[in-house]
Amino acid sequence: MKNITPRQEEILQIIATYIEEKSYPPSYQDIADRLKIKSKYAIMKHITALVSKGYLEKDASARSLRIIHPDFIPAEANEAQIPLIGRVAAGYPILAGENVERYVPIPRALIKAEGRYFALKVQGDSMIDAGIFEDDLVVVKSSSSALNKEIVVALIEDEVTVKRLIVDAGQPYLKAENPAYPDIYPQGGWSIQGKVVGLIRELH
Amino acid sequence: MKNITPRQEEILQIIATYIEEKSYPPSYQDIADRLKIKSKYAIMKHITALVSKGYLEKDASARSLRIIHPDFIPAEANEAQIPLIGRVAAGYPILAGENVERYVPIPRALIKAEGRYFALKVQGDSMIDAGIFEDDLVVVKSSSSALNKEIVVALIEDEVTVKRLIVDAGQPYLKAENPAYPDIYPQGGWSIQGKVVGLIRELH
DNA sequence: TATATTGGTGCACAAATGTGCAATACCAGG
DNA sequence: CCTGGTATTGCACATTTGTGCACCAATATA
Repeated sequence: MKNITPRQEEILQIIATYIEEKSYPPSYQDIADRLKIKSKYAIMKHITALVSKGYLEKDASARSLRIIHPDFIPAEANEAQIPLIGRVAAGYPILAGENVERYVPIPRALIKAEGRYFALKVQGDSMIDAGIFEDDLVVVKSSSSALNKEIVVALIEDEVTVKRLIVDAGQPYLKAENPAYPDIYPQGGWSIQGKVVGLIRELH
Repeated sequence: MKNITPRQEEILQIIATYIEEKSYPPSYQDIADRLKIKSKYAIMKHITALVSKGYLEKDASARSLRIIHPDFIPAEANEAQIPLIGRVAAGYPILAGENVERYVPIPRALIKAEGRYFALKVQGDSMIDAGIFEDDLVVVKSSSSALNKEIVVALIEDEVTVKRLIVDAGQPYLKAENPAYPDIYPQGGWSIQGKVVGLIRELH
């Protein structure tokens, strides 16, 4: 998919925000108003460019814009789009664009509190006693700290892992919810990336 | 909320369908076309009625309809609305309107195949070894049969239960995924209501 | 029969909306 | 300095769209 100019990206964002607010798409005039410019025609040219670049679709009728590009699809009334983190590139923060595989829609019920969220596909069976299975999708609220016994996503030596955080008298450690796995007492650099707040499983 | 006439319900449905197809609301003319009538004004009167009855909202601009009533909210691009089954009234089929507590949005990823779906809040811990905990929301595909080892929702003497179906040589039975619970060999009237195809958990 | 409710037609009109053209401004690169 | 790409303006114009009115038709109800 071709590159777009900063102005065009701005317009895509305005369209998405407008739809989130009103639940129907803006007219060219509406977009011009939000950009504080006076020309519908300028908007039209940007829209035309976005359509031909495959970011947008439109019909002949009024307010018929439809966003195609996944990165700009508006969060709908009952759902939010959060980034699904794929392979984590060494050295990058977990939420860096480089790590985003795609965006996935999540029911708003799972993300009540303000904050940044991301999703992660669970690998391995180290948390089965907590009801977290391989290939489950966990919804994570971004945070650099957590409380005792909360289930967290941690980054240990550029490896992402889901475990239960234990903070008692001694050194904090990460506990698997599966007797077959040992507790992890992180040695070198490690960090908490967030708390697991939800889970979505797809049975086949 | 006040009652609406059959014609008004028809129009609400047309609006919802139109939005699902095009992802933007119809004009009065569009609605008139689908009803095969020629009058925009007739549509306008119905819309006005629906607004005053609280089923619909509209702004002053073109194509600014917004459905308020939960039963008619259009399934959005990435999600579907499925009924959450509350207490099950004796004698009613599980999907009867009487049993619907409310509608909940579910990511489309969980409901790929055609069919009727419903959601159920899990009670008890009889399925914890299958990673299904109390208060989890299970997404169920309506079906009156199921295969061996599938997790099903069954109705036994007007009681709803989630268990694993076992069909081997002998009589089919329902197996809990928790050693503390015995297998269930249904005696009297019982029926399979659907297969569990997904699960959503909210951690606090 | 009279009357209210609901639904539809045809026409008119103003405002919203998309489209098109010519001209200007800005900025980076040659 | 010139040139090309991007962005904006102002104006004009045809359609779409919502709104309003007078009137008709079918149906149920008093």
